[in-house]
Amino acid sequence: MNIIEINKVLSNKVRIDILDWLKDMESNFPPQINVPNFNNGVCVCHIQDKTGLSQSTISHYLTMMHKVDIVIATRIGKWTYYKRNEKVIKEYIKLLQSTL
Amino acid sequence: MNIIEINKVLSNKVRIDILDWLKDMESNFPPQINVPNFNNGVCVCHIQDKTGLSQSTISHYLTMMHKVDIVIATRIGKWTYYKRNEKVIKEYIKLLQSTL
DNA sequence: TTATCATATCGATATATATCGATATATAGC
DNA sequence: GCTATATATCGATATATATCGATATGATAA
Repeated sequence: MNIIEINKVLSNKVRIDILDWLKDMESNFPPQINVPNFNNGVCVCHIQDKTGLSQSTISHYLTMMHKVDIVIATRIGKWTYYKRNEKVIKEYIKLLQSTL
Repeated sequence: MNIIEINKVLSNKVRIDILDWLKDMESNFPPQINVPNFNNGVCVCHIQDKTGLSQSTISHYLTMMHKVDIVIATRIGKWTYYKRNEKVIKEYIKLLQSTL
């Protein structure tokens, strides 16, 4: 848990937006899969579509976000699904509160 | 109040440290002035001494911090004193909480 | 096993940030 | 008006970040 590194990742509008969209995947993204109770998040391509940035850029963003642990990545078949890591996000806010 | 810009400013250890030191100026800095109830903060040179970075760098850091309003600057004579802007810092944390 | 698709990584380039020393500005004291 | 002092700004250079297209990797399907 490194505040500086997380702040760097959160110094970009698109990355903040992605985190926000992932709060409500059903309304922000097309349905992922015909599996009930699928709970692994959203695939890279859907996130890419929504931002309009290149595939490599979005993949890079999501890798950054994963490195500081604010998202959880799950590979299923050829897809990688990303969802919020609520635990770490909460911890980050708490740490920020006590640090600032 | 721009989260992205504040996050950029807070993506640096020294700037986070400065904000932390300013929580307790009496113990972190030499006495400022022989005026009782002096409440305008700490001058640039004392902050510079503590960091060991160049005067221009620290002045630049404090200017950045002032631009996003997390510190208050007061010019008295040839000195500029900086202190925390508690109101904005609180607002920032609140906004972050509701955004993330 | 080959072709296809989703994602990750690479390499390049443009832009931003970090940091310094030098210079400018503003104030105070002589 | 000069001089000294504190701070801000400027200009330069090094490093980091943003972003893309191209390529590599890994999985599925034909």
